Amino acid sequence: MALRLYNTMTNRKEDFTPLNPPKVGMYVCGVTVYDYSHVGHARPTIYFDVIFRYLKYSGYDVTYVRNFTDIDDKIIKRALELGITTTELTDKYIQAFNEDMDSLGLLHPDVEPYCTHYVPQMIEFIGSLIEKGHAYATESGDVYYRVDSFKGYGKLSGKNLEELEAGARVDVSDQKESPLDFALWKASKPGEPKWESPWGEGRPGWHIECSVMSTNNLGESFDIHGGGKDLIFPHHENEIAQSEASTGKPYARYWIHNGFINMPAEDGSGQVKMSKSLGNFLTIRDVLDAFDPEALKFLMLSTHYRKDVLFSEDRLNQSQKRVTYLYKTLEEMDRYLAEHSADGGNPIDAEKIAAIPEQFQISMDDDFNTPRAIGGLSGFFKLANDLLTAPGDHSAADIAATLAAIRAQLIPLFEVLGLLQRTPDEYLGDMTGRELKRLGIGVEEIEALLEQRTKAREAKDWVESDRLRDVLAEKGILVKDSKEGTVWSVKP
RNA sequence: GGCGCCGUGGCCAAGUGGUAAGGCAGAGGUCUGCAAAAUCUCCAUCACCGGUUCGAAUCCGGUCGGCGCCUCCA
Repeated sequence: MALRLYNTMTNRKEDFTPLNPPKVGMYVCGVTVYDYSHVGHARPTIYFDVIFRYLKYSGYDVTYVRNFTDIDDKIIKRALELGITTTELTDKYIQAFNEDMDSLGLLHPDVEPYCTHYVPQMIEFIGSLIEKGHAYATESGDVYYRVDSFKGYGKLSGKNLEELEAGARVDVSDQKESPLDFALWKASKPGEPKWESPWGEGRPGWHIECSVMSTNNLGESFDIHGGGKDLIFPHHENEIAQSEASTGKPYARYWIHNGFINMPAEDGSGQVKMSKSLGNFLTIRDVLDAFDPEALKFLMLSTHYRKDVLFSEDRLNQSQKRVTYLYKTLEEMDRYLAEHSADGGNPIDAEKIAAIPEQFQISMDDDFNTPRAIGGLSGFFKLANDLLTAPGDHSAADIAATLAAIRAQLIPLFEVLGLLQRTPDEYLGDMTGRELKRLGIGVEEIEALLEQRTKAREAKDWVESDRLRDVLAEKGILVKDSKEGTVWSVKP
């Protein structure tokens, strides 16, 4: 069994063979920190978090690097509008980003470099490109990459130079040799952040940042480079051109690109990409105000990473319900295990349960197929519920042994997906707390109504009992009667 | 115009050669005072046309439809 992953460079699935096993170097393009991150940004962070975890689960010694782009045109513009320094702006949004990632329960990458901390290395890198004839400085103090000088240009995106040149926009005032040449260094205008360089005061271009931060942390050649599919061209294409021209060595071996988050189109037909420029975006914190982080993760992981994900409130609700189902089942399992000993019991379906990790690996080894993995794991919650509701002829010890075995198998695998790592109490408590806040109702009020209802039920006053249940239902509270008594929860 | 992706039941979504996982919604049953929750059962021939093959959702060609990139973008 071996991991196979889809490589954008070759447009097909390939066996994953790291450069220096068991070490794996992975670089993922991070965010430009000039505003709160939206759900679209959560896609790669959530997905590469799972990839990071799965590689480690598979025994690799992974170094995961994800940068912060903290110097760029948009940052400068925004800081100017707000009348603050770019550093004040980026500090704020880096902190916000980290808070969002923590809310989502994502692991921190091993290295999270800031562009502004690598400027000397970038200057050196650019210098080497100029020396080798791959770049040139202009009179205005800009430095451009000479695209014609790199014969592999276009190999990632499947474009060729002639076509690109034919379609390129003509910029008359440009000092570039070719319209395809891109900026490595931009001369700064008065008032803008700047660094000293051999070409005058300025700042680095976008593409050079990632080439430098990746190779500085992972070496000139490394294993995996990831990001959104919109970065394939020109960003990643340019990274390859810079890096391979400079080092003469292959850059990243495997290119992994995630699909977009789509929103339902306004006219009801089809979907459109969620993006800042279209204005159809929700920030991560918007979503987390209304839904549990695991609902968002579950939604994302329910679609393969290379496909676009349809994002809607309805789907979020569905995901939330599903996560709640998983935690509630876990709660029921734990309750049963607390009351029944597994001593002397034998797991029912022992072979199937023993094969859970293998099945999981088969799914994940196939280009990180999380939808299939989730589907496989979820089936065992059904099995657990089945035993809990319809024990049949099975002994309590056998059932307890089965539940214990399922639990022991499932939880570590869900950890790879970053799901189900809280206790049922924590999850259900968090859910309830947030929902009650949203519904504007307090626990005391609910309990008071329930107390009345319990009295009515004891008196077999079903009319009053049902009336009170309706009252609670209208407030969004679900009532559930059982032998052990009445419990309530927020309507999913 | 160039490059690329996609089109599976009411909705979401796996499956890439051997006769369609899973979830949501829906129908019916069990449980319940009635409900809820849970569970059981039922519910598709894979956009269309042609081809290859003993056999295709799965490979090839074409048609129609949707989307992305080619400019900042996860």
